[in-house]
Amino acid sequence: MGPLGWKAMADAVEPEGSRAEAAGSEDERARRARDVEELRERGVDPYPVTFHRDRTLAQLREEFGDLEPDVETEVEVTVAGRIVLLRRQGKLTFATIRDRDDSVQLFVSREVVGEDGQADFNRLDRGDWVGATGTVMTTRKGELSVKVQRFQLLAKALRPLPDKWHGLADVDTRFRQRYVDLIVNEDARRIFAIRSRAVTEIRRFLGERGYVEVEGPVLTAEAGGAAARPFVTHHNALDLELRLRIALELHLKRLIVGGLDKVFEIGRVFRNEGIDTRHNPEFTMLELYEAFADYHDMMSLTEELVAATARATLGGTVVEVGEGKVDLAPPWPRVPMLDLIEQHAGVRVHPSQPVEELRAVLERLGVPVEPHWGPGRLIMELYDDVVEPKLVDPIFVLDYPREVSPLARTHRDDPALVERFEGVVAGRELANAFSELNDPVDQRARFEAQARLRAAGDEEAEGIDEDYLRALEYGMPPTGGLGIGIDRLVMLLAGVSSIREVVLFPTLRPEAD
RNA sequence: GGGCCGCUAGCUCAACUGGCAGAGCACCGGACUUUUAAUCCGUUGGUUCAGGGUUCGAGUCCCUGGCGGCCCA
Repeated sequence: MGPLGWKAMADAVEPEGSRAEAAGSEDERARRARDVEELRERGVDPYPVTFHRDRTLAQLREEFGDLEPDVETEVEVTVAGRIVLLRRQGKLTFATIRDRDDSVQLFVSREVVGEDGQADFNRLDRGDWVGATGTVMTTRKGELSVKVQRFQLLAKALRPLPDKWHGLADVDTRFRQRYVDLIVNEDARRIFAIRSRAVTEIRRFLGERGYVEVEGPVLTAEAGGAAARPFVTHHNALDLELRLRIALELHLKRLIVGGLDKVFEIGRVFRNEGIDTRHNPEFTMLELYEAFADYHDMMSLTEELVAATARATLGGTVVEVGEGKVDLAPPWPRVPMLDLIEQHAGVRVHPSQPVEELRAVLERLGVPVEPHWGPGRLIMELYDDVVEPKLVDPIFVLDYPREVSPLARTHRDDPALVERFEGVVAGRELANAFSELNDPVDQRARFEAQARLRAAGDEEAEGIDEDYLRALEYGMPPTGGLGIGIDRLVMLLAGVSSIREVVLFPTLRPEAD
């Protein structure tokens, strides 16, 4: 620590009575701003350029967490953090400082820092960043502390922190001012630590198994790979309408054509749709493609990957879902969708049935239907409505109607179905995977069917991606593909029900003035 | 898009059927050398989301709008 900080603070002369006199009716922010000016007048930089701690608070705790109560060591340490609690108590002052991972108490004794030093420390505010050098000790109650010898203000906070006990509860403010949420709400920090560890584990897990990470384009002429409306933007120099991607799929499969064998991308996708507890307009997908694999291989990979992220983030595979618990440990049961519909709705259906018959079934069960839906879509809706919400424990739902899966390979045993599964946990889709469609002629026919839906007004239908078809015509090996919504996965691991809890800066309407 | 709910001090929340806008914490002043949401004493602090209406009188009732939450589509 340079000589300026503490020494300048301690040596400077207290401007007489200014704090009390100017207090009057000014608000706290004005008072703190005035304190900043006074510090400057005394030659103290309220925003010094740097400060070098010699360990983090977690490292300090790791090293000295086992100290008995009421122990004074001679070990000198230099730490830094934000003051989150401040207890001024006569000739002693206790401050709890926190960095990213831990918090530790500063023990400031007038006997050590002198009268001026303590007075200076006491003029720090809750919320200020502070650096301190001192010896490691524990209090009589056993609290790990640094007995401060010198300290330095590292950054003055002009705005006061929310209530030290109740924290910040207003949901709107928590999302708009995520920085404050992270300062005061332990749970917010916990969730984003889980998210970070989950993504790190996914990269480690896939890297270890020989998948290479790649990046596809976000700006494309045509957004495909999912049933969703894209955001449209404009490139000025090219005078070209571009769309933000809605999925990673079609470019990753081009890379399989290119011979990259096993690829994955963790990337942001954008869907121009409503916002609710499960949807944010931008969210993060993992997509992965593997040559010479099929959807059975993808199932094994999915259950192992999900279990691995749970172990890495939570230490085990059991997660809390509402009131109950769910174990993500493999193997997950693998059950055809049509069997599940029979179990839960009591009807045996098949996409080869006449559409009127299926429509009657849905209407009898009270499932809303649209007139232009074909048999496959009707079955899909029936499943979504009646079955999926009931699937609490992890399960693979197999074999979807061809009609609703334009990029999946036709089922090897049933031409009305495709080789597709969804991994479902807690009534929600977590993973979606296929044996990929690599027959360029079949793929063109599927695109054309989608184009007819789009012409009929379905804005979420796929467009025809001619370049993708050209790629398939060069030959794509048999391929398994998998998509996992990272946000949904983190929601599951963290035990939260709103996607906004796992997105640091969720999309919001602009703040009213 | 529809229904319900919320918006009051920096933060968390009260305020009956319409009758002087309050508490805790924070802040400010004072006491205090082992506190842990420190404690104790004394203060300060308000465009009740915005605009309009009803009324002697509106945080409260009515209308419009804003932002958000939950449920439904």
